[in-house]
Amino acid sequence: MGPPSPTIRVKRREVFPYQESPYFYPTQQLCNLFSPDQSMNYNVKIAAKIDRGFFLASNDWTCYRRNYFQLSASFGIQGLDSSVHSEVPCLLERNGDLLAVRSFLVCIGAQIQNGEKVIELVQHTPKRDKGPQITPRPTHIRAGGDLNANSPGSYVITFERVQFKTATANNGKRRAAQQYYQVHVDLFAELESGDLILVAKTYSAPLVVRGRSPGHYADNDEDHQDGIQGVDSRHHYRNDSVSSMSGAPLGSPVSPGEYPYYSGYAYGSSYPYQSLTSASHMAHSQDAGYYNGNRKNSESYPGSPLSPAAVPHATSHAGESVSPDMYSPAGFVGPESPALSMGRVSHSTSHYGGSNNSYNHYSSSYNSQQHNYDMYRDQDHETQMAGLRIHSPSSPKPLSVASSPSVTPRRQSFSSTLISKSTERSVGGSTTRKSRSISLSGTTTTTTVSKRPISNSRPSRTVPATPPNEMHSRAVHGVFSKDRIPESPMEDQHL
DNA sequence: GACGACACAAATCT
DNA sequence: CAGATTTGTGTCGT
Repeated sequence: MGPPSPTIRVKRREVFPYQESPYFYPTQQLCNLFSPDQSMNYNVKIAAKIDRGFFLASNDWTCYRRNYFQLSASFGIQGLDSSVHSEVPCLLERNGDLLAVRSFLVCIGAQIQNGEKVIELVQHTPKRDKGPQITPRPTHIRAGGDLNANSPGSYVITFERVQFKTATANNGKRRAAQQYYQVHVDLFAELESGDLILVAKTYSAPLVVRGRSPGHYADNDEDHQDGIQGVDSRHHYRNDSVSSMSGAPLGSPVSPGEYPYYSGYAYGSSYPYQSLTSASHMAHSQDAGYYNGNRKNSESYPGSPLSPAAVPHATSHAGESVSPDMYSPAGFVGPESPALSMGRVSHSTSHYGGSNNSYNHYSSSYNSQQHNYDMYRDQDHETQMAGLRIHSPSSPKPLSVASSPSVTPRRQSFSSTLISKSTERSVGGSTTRKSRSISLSGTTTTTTVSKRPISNSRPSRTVPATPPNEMHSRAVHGVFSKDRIPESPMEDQHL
């Protein structure tokens, strides 16, 4: 309990961003889209990426219910140069009829892995408890976004400060089967009538959501170490799975053709995209080849300058390349979700156009009983927009391009409990300093994205990623420090 | 055990 | 570099 010795606090180590975040399965297109002249049948792809909040524990993508995570999404239409047609004119086939699509929207939701049970997601403002709580809602988006590109012509929507309303059951306990959730990103087409039709969706990897403080899982994590070669819990905690564990991890076969659609890719790339996305000054790197080019497997992400690999797929052995953890959990929610239309929307008063949107209400459930979108109706626009960021050329934001190249993790705490349990809640003031001392270096590879109050286009700070080579070498040499309290703090310090 | 609240403090941002 | 914000998470009381 003593005051943390000054020396204990290890200097933050940079995080090794080679970690990925929960991957996403290939987009499931649920209805046909055609070019206005019906000469082409469009293939839609949703790109999604979860930032911050998750780490790998026992091979499961895990997060804490109370912590924030954010999800960015964009979509593209194959064969269309979205840089030119971001406002894709197209027709949607519904019950045999071809209806004009007025616009597209994306929304995120969650559900239990093997069931339809919807898991509520909530978003907060920076005020947290003090502020309002909202539910992710469908938001307008234009085609052409590229999560990994920092191109100004990218349309990416980011749902920030998202939390699961509830935790998964049986977390970490052996007694019962671990329950999993899956986040899904849905793409809707809004018809002239105002109806929202679910056009496509993509599911994330199965996720474990812990309901209690990290300290409660400490022990478990310690021994649940899986043995993914080369990866130990520590790393998990840090949220940087050395995905280089080529090959599929533990017996989770990847169904052929069902490669996870992971969004992040290799080193650092997962970092700045968000901020940069809107960098208006950035060169126009169109995502051209993105949806067109290499995509043999139908779902690969654009190659990264850093990651050789655009090798996402199964065979990726690339020794040094980071390959996603592509185990395919048994029974993940697969493609046959009811392709339906999400009910009708009422009205059509919303105004799109801007990067902002104020959606009115729509009710319906497109997945059993998805959220009741009516709830949005009463939320004022501001509230609705809180926690949501939309990147688009129309709302360029200044960008403070990176500064120091050190990606430092936000405090690492998953272990503080171990040593600071003694704390007594300060009574009168802050007398008792919780000795949260030992904060080892990294932990959650927090994708540092801007954190101020959300505004549609707020400049984000760019966090440059750690040079890949460095990270890599570390990984290779296993120089990771433990995330948890090291037996000897020094162990972590030097270095 | 899971959750909502409240509180403190570390990490970040300005 | 300091003050202001954000956000992770320890604790309590349910």
